[in-house]
Amino acid sequence: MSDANRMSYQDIKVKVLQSIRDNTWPPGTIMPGEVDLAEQFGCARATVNRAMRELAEEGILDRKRKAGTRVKKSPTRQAKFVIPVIREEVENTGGAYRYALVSRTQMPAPGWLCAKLQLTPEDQVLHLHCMHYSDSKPYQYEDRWINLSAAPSAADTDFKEIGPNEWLVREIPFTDAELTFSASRATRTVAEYLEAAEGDALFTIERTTWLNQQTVTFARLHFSPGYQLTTKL
Amino acid sequence: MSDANRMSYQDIKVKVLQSIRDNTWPPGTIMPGEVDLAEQFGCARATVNRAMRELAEEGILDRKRKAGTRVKKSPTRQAKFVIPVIREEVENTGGAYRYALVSRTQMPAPGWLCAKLQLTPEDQVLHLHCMHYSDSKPYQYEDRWINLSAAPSAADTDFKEIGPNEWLVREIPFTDAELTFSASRATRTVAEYLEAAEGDALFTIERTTWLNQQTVTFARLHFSPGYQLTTKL
DNA sequence: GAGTGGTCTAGACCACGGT
DNA sequence: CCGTGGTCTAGACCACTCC
Repeated sequence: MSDANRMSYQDIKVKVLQSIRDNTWPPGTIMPGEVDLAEQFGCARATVNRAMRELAEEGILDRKRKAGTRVKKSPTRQAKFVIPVIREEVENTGGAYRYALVSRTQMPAPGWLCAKLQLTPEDQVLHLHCMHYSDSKPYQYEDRWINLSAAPSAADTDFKEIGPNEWLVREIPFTDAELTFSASRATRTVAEYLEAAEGDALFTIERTTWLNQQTVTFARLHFSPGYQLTTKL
Repeated sequence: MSDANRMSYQDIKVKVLQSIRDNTWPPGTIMPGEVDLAEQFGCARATVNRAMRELAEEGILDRKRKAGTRVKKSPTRQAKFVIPVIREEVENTGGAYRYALVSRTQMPAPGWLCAKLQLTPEDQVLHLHCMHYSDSKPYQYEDRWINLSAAPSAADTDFKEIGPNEWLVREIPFTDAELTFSASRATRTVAEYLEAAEGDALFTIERTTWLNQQTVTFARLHFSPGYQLTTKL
């Protein structure tokens, strides 16, 4: 019990959050410096530093050298989503995962894709349509383009047994990615594959990945009606 | 230039990521312990620790005491979203933000809400419908319920000038929140407010927030057609 | 210029959890 | 048990940025 009062960086985070909530440090306040806090809390500055640094990463605080640390006016808390790796997502919900290749076409990159992915019309691309099922119920319709200049070995892969996403994460590393979430209406074709009605609202993810400035792949993922993505903060 | 070779924790992160990409440490590999790495990199263990800890947080590595650190099989990279605070979101895109209250009703909590938010039928709630505009174009339709037991002062607020979200973040702190993203079809009413067509696909966010186990508010936010949420990893 | 956070170090003790 | 990561310390130097 001797040093039961010693503060861990987690204790400090809790204390700081409490002080913000009970208006000891209202939004906009400049907090004491790290050395002062370390003394108040009776711990080393490094410990305070870690607590404050994490709170800043979580969007609660703003820190600037010389200016000091202040409580954010709008506590811009941020959500973290685990990017769904579809097989795992399905299996984690207790479903049996099944994958099917719908079509596979190699072609020169069409104009809109060149513009979007910074390709030239000479670049060859692979265009794939795939279906993902959970317990034989349609789960996701995938419309994917792979840049064969960035992933040449894709040309020799038939994608009949393995989904392009799974293949890509295993074979082609990436350095950057961009995700866009939106809602779109099911076209006739997509609706048929998803066993949905034409015009249904589909949760849609567009994903683009790069390997050092070079675009590797672009995909549109349409989920069956009712799909939702949840996160806690 | 003397110690230009000294490694920072960020350098170490880059080096580790490189070693993973060039298959020096393929997925599943158990990496050397922190002390070994510290020696290899010529720095203190704390420095290695921070690098590895952050890579674990980012979903690249799995760390377990005694078991050691290993490269994740499926690099579960995660996306971070800034939770849209609507006024800022609109103003950041250069639009002029306008808010309007559509309706405001105080009532006992209906059954479905009691179930969802763990309320009793005796609990009074405030039900609000609001519109948010960007340059007088409809941006978001908000359907919000506020638990008056958790936020009693909401009963004395008319919400004619300030949106409930903005009011809540300023007046009622929260400890936990849950967000759900989905796609839904516009009902006739919502479509009229959003100047959209009935049945249009709307990007929808449901948000619930708690203050220490007690539910504060639940909101359904329907965005105008075409809305999208983007993030980079 | 000076104050603040950012980072590094060398050493220490602790707690979890595989063997 | 005992090795590994998790955390803390006391002190130091650095880099940014406000004044």
